[in-house]
Amino acid sequence: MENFSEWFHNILEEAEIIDSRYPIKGMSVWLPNGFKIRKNILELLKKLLDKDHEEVLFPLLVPEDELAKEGIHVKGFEDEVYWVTHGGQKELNKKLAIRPTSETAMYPMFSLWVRSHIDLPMKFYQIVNTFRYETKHTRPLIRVREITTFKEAHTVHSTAKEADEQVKIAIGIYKEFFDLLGIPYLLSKRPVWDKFPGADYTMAFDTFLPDGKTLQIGTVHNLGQTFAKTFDITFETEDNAHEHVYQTCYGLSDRVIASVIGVHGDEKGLHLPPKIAPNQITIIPILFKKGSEEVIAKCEEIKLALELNGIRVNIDDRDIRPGKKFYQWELNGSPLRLELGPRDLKNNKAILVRRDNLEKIEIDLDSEYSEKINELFDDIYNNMKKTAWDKIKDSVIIIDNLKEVNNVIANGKVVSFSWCGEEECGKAIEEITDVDILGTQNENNEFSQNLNGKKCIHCENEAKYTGLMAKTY
RNA sequence: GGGACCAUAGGGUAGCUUGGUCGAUCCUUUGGGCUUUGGGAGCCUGAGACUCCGGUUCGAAUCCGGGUGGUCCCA
Repeated sequence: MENFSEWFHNILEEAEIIDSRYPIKGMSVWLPNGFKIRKNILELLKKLLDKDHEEVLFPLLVPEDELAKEGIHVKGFEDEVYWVTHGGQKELNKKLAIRPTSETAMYPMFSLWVRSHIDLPMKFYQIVNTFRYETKHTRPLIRVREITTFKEAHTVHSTAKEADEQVKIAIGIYKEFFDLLGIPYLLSKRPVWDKFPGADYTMAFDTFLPDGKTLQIGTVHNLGQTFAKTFDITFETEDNAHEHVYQTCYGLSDRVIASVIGVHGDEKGLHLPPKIAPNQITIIPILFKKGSEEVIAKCEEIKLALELNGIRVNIDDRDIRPGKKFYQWELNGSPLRLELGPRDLKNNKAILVRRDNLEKIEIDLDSEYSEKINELFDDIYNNMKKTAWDKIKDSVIIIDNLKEVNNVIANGKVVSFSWCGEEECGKAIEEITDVDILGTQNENNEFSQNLNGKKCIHCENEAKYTGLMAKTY
């Protein structure tokens, strides 16, 4: 994978995920195969959220005055908003914004919905498309003008502590979600100058792509009472006082799908974790003129048996050479393939081939092969996950001199440094190195350094955090 | 925000400098037919393109201006 951009662009087309030739900049068409992957990913996500969130659906349009209410927030988005200005030939009295995100659509309604402490907490989410007029060059799934898959959750709480707690809960949900996809991540608290417009603080997940750049794949914001005050969301406490609520919001987008493709993909093409692969196992009958009916009948029988065990199966019985099918299904990321020809039929065997390492495994068709296949799925998933995590762990390089930054970045790695955490100092570091600070590690994990006695890499005051720097998308 | 480059079948390309030979090259893709099929088959026969608008010219894929779309670099 010499040139990731090129590889990524090709794979989207060859594996029929999206068609990026739609004639509007930054907008693409989801193709059936891509749509199935998207659907499977969303199902995993919904299962996690539905435990204690309610799914809702808000309108696409936001009245101008509501959008403009929260000054800091609107400033963060004002250059990116698409506007609806006409109804037919007639100019509208009040312009309507196409949501770049839905805080300003939702919160006026929250103000009506929240009456007393009994209503709280409220936890909603929706999965919608949003629009942002990106001026930088767009990239399919990564920087788009229509975010087709924007999962945004919004929660409302009666105390700051509970909102803070919700941030941790949301982080936990996202970790679980990324784990299901086998996607490794760096979890950082974003620097204050890079937080969500209007938030108290922002926690963000970044993954690591083969070209050495990090990709933000999820964010969790503690909104404090900023929006509550702007949109007058108050509740009556147990002792009849009226107070503003505390809020959080957290989101994921198409970028999750981009990261599944980018993180797991290889020279052979797409490589999908079994949980989300549209075809978990592809059966390829080896057909000769003689005896092809028997072979296909056996394949159908196996398909049925596997489907009864909840496995997604397809049979490729096209009249082309088997070798071509092997290449195509490897390109499409099908985790396992099953080959069955007349020779196997006679011995009552079949050959399984793993997409991750191309290992061939003979199975006895009289045995409980569904079990064996499910075990292989687990093994493939674990292998993919481990490979991806090993790579990101190897890519975070601890430095103790700012001069090393550009060297590390040029080698396609992520920089870990000790930092005082001060804004002035951080901005100076970004200025000197011309590299973005992702943020700080706020919990003990494999990416936090032991800071005992360490000094900030720039100002030499006491180091309070492990900071990360990377070339970003 | 500033700049550079690019646009030819579904995908990738040659042709453009020096306008006419282009009725546009090659690979891939693709319809039909026959022989085939255990890692990208072969033969026969078809299909498919000069980004859009305007200009220069006897004549534009080729030159000029603009739109749209794409790629990359810098802030």
